[in-house]
Amino acid sequence: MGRGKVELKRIENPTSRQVTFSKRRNGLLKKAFELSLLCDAEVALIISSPSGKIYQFASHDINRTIAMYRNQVSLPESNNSSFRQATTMKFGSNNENEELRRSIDNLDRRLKNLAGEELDMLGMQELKQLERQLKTGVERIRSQIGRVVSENISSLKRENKALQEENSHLQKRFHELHCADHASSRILGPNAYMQFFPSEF
Amino acid sequence: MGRGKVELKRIENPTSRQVTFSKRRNGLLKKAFELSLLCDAEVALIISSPSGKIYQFASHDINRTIAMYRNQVSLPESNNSSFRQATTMKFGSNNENEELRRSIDNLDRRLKNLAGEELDMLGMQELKQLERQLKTGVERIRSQIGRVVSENISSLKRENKALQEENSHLQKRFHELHCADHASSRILGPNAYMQFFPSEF
DNA sequence: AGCTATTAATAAGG
DNA sequence: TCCTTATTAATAGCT
Repeated sequence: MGRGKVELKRIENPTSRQVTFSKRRNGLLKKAFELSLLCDAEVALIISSPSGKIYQFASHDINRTIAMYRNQVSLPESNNSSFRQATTMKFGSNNENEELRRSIDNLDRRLKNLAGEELDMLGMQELKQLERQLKTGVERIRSQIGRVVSENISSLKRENKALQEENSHLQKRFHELHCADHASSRILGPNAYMQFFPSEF
Repeated sequence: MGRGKVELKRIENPTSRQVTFSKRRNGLLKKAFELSLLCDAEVALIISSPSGKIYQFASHDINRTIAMYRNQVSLPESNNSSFRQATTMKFGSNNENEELRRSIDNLDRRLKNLAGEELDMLGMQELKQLERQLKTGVERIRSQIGRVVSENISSLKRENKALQEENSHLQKRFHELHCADHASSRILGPNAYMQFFPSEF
């Protein structure tokens, strides 16, 4: 979908590969979102750039989707060593841990609710409340996006202005040099300043 | 990209939702493949249809990609309590406590981000991602509200129907009584049945 | 990062 | 599900 069709093979030029990655990554994330929204599907997408940056989209809780996938292909949860080791709980801190776990479960449920998950238990009141919260969140994030964008714009403008100033300064100096040259041209010969700017001018 | 543009909301007609799912699923899988091939990226994509069928694409080993993702977001496997209960503790509660607290901090930050708070640290990428997630959540909650509302409506309709049936039954019985009354009106006198239905009729 | 000419995806309808 | 076609959406190549 561009000027000329593209061969389906690795793009060799690193710059255009990076550009294409950036464009198509956004396209893919967008389409994943649209599929989940339009068709009520559960989608999880993880993209890792060759340079190691990770981008993802998940319509629901990504761990749940992964668990569902693993369950279906009947692969047991990989025993990641970074995960909690088999251990025995004996004394004390039982209470504190229990409390922490309850907190986690609560937070987890709220996150899932905000993702539109596990809504069956909720009444109309809670659903409307959730909707309000989400709409507020969307609005805040949109305005943050707006702020970031306009910040970028004004920083570009500042940069631009600085460059223009530098530019006119350089032109002035160049002009001075040019005049000095003319003044000394009987001695040095015409265009002697070319030795300072051998190719650009 | 079809005859007429499509609104970005859940397709209500189940047939066209299924058709669209099938088409767009293929498109998404194709594009995921192309991204990985053209740009040398690592991509993992899991799609689950509302009916539970699972479709998947992974440019590399999917478990590796998932592990990479988990490593980057540094959330231990899952916050699901049922998973946690299977594990026990070894090195005293400090390790576990710390891990739980870290999980809580992560969840808390995510909740705040979804509420549009503490966004200053986030880049455009993360902001767009948050926006997508929130839009998905809003849509899901809206459709849940729709479901609840239409459930209420149909339960009201059921009730209505039952009442109508009871009503016609009562009318029939009333009519019988009325006839019986007429038959015995010479004894009881006209309208004597009014003692049974003092005000409604 | 913008801009368009082009190609690719897909909605609607058999 | 597959085919066709009219349209829209994505994006390749430039700047």
